Amino acid sequence: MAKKDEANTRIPKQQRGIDTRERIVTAALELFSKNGYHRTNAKQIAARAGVAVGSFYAYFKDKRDLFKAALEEFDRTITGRIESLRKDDFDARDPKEFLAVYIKQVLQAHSYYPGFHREVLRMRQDDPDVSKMLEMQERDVEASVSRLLKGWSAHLGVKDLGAAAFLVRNAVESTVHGIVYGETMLKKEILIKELTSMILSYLSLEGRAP
Amino acid sequence: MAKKDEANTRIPKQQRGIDTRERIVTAALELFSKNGYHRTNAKQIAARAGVAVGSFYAYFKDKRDLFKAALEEFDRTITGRIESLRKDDFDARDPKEFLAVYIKQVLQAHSYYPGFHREVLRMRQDDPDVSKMLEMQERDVEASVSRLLKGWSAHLGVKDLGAAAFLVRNAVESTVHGIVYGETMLKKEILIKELTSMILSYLSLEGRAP
Amino acid sequence: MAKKDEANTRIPKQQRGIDTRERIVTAALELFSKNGYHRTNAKQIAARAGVAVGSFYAYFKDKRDLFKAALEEFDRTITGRIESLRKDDFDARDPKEFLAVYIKQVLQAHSYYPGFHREVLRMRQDDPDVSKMLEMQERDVEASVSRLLKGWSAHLGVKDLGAAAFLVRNAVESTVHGIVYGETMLKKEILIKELTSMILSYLSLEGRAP
Amino acid sequence: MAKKDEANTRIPKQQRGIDTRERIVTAALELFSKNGYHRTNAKQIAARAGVAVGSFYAYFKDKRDLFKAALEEFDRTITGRIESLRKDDFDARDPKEFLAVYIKQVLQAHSYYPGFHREVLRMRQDDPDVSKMLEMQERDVEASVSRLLKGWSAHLGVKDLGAAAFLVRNAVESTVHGIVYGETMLKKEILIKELTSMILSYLSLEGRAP
DNA sequence: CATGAATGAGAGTTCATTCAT
DNA sequence: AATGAATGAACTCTCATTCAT
Repeated sequence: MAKKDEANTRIPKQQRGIDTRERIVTAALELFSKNGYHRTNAKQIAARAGVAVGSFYAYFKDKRDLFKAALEEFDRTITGRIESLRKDDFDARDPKEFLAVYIKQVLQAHSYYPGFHREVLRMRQDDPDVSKMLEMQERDVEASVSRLLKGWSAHLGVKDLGAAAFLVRNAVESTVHGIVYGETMLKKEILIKELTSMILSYLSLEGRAP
Repeated sequence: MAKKDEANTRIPKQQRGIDTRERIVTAALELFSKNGYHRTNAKQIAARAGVAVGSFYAYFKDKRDLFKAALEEFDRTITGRIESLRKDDFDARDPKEFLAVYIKQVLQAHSYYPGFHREVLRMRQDDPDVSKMLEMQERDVEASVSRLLKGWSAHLGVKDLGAAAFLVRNAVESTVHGIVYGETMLKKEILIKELTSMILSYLSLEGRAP
Repeated sequence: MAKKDEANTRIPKQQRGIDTRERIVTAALELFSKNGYHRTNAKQIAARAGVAVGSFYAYFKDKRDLFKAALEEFDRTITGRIESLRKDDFDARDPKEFLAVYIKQVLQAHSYYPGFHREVLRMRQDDPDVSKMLEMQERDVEASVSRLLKGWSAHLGVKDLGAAAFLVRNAVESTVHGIVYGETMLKKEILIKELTSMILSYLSLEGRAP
Repeated sequence: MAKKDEANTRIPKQQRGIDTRERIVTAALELFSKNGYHRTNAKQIAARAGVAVGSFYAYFKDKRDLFKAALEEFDRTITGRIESLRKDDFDARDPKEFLAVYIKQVLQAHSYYPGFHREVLRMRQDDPDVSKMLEMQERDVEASVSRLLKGWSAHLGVKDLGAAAFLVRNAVESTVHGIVYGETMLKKEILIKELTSMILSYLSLEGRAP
């Protein structure tokens, strides 16, 4: 579904090849997240993966291709970790609990190769594929959020569910980003509490001062 | 006079020099915002500014230095445009109007060399100076917002003004970012309306479903 | 294995790499000795070695590093050629013969890539490593001379063996330098004869007019 | 006698112009001796001389031309300081005293802008004019030495006066060089004493072990 | 005439990618 | 399949020299 392989890149079929490919992807994730895409070169990646530069180019068309593969791997892992978010039975949970879990998941997602997510955002403008992948994810999350909101719609004050979903996802993501990358000196706990408060009051799911 | 053998960058004394410097900064703003920092090279900048590469390095220590100069110019312009935000009489406005104006200002700020702001965010990690400048701006805006919130505090439901200010600025900025850089297909007007709604309900300044 | 992300300069593992490295060093010796360090650029070196510029930088950190490698190669060759100077059985030779051989060796040393030695002297001030290497060589030669002098000390008039060794080495070296680089129009044979005479009379090993 | 002025360089006639020229030459002497020819650029020289770069090129054809002018100035000063060496009445002095004075003069010569002499030696190969000037000086000194030796010739053991003069000058110069530029850790006084001893015994002017 | 802004060729260096072994 | 040597275009930055004001 997601494996577009270029004509000249090797599609590993034996276990050894699969391992090698994986090692390269892991090395890339490590280095890209630590030093950034531009500051990481093929030699370093190959060295860390324990292979020759040539091998690197046997498995990936070019550096960008590797980046996308790393992104895919990244997504797969993250998705695995936050799978529950999309579980149907999730709908049963009440909004407050949902938010708590959701924020925790996003925080956790950012703790797996922190820095890589940043690089992905950087790449968004340079590569249409990355842009597309990111957008898909975002729409995906928003769809989940949207679905949940719909379940609570009786109580909701919002008019446009799509916009609400975007806003919620965006607020959570950007706040977590700010926390993780140290863009503010405010306490993480306080920020999360207020963030929750903001979203809940927006969804009119929690009474404020009458 | 005898201690520093040479000043490293030219401090223009003639009108010609001042013009040249300006032309280089403008060229940089254009190219950085259009193609990004890494995809813009010294030759291109010089060519667009109509000068020789040497001149570029006469006025700026290196490419990074030019970027910072461009950022300063960018800030100066933006600040000029949204001056009113910090005007004292602003405090008198009611929250709804404030938000409307504030969002409009941020939108406008992003319309001046759109793309440059993105580059600045990218640079945040690579350059401590850029990081510092950004942080100062952010704290500045948050301080303004915080001041306003304090004026309305009687009605406010929030506990931590600082966190609230961060959340408000962050929500506005990231939403505008999403709009400007086409990260969502939702209508701008709707997003802004919902964003306003989210922030107002958070501040408990507007009743939602009774 | 995971600490140093990359070795900066290539350590050739295949014969091809060893050859290439050697070709680059040889090209450097030729060009540095012919045109001098500053008048030789990376492109020229690569061209003469028959490789691409990139290869040059794969094997050597920078131009200076190559210079040092060339110096090492130079020393190795020279040392090989004048090995006998340090042979123990050398001690047996009588002073006159020793001097004759020594001077011949220095002359010969200067005939291998004449001009390179000059460049080395130039580099002495710019690079501590070069300075160190040169000093070591000089002290080495002086030690040899000193050892010999000690063997003849019964007949010697000098008081400070170390100073004597320095003077002898220095006189020989600078005279040969003058000859090789055409700084005088005097006949080589006459100069050497007089040089020998000066040193021998200094060491009181040959009677002069009573 | 020594002033070859190129067509396009200014020949100052007014006092102001002469001063400016001198200031530039002095600045060059300072910087060349401190940082070397290649590490000194036109901007630095102009700055230190307190003039504009343009003025520098009004007085000197190019950087090399300035170097030669600096060398001339250097020689003029040195010559003035050691004038006595060439005085006729000097001939009367006895050899030992002569040597003492001579060595002192060379030492002193090296103390005036130490480092510049080194640069001159470096330039010898790159510029025929510098080469010529150096050679002239050397022949000049040798002629003086030669003249003195002739006066003592009755006692002398040397056969070729020219070669002897070269050897003496060369030994003195290279030893002083070694001392001044810290190429040996031996004590200056001891080196000079032994140097004197070597030269005197060579000239058979001082009895050694009988 | 002095000034200092402008020039641009050329230097050193890097690195994504290819290719011989 | 794997290796790592080789490639060379492209990049950043310097500086001797010229020229408009």
